[in-house]
Amino acid sequence: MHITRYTDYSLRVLMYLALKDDELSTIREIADSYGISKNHLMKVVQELNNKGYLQAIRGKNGGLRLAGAAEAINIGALVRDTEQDFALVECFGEGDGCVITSACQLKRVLGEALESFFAVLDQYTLADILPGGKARVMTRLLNIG
Amino acid sequence: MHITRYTDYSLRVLMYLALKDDELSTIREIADSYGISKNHLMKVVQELNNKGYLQAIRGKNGGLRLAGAAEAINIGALVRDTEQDFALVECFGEGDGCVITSACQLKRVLGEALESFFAVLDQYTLADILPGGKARVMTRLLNIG
DNA sequence: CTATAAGATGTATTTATTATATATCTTATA
DNA sequence: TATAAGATATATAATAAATACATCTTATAG
Repeated sequence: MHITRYTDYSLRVLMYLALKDDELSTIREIADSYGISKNHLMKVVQELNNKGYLQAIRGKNGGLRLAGAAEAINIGALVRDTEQDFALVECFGEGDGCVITSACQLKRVLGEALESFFAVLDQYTLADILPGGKARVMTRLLNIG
Repeated sequence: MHITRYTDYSLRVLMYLALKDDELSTIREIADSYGISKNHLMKVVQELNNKGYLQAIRGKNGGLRLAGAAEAINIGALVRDTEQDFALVECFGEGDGCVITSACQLKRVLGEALESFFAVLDQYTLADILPGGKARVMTRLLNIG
């Protein structure tokens, strides 16, 4: 049971930008800070841009910044938005071949559990995972000026 | 976000055996009923046997049956037991390379969400996902005697 | 007005994980 | 003692995810 790195990186980018406040950051800078693939991060950033989580400013002296306040970005919504596939077992998706699907209650039960998972995430915003006292520590860990 | 087929098949095997009551079923028969890989199912069955969920009887006229009552098999416990890896994001596992792990609260939040996921599954037993009225339908779908 | 630094996009490759297949061994019973 | 069942180990295939590469677009500094 995993969440893709795609979603993980989405969260990390937004955390980074939240710590930088209004200052612009480049993709290269963020990739270097975390030591992860710049190319992969580009696609993550583009999706976050398309979905309105951040602003991407092209051209020389361009860069990225959060589109709004960290308090306005809900973790549950973000994870639902970036993670693509919540088909926990075969019968959730298309092309289900399980012969008992029509009578089996497993899907309903797992669906309920998944809702409960998100209900917890829905209680937190980006600001909550960067709590006050810890923000300074994270800023240092990322070498953000 | 997925649960492996390994876990899915574990659940299906136990459902099958629950529907057959005390009668023995063979791996071949279960694999054929669901139209899935017999070889893969063998490993699933062996783990279920090792963990005490079912009894495997070797030799001619052997087969499988539930070790206890369907009411005694908790879905949450079963999923925890068969699904191997709950490292939702990188920082849950070993070899975590994320530089902000020590200050970041994401792991705690995702951990809480995962607990909530299982808290729901913990409320159900194998018997609950084969409810009375539906059991007959499932028996027909599986072509069980 | 042009060189450069930034993001945007599409495709290809690599890697990791999951699923399946094959082969051989063990056990029990007719 | 032949056969039908599960047990075990290894190998291969399929799928999904992550990363790399190449090229295009945009904006600003000089």
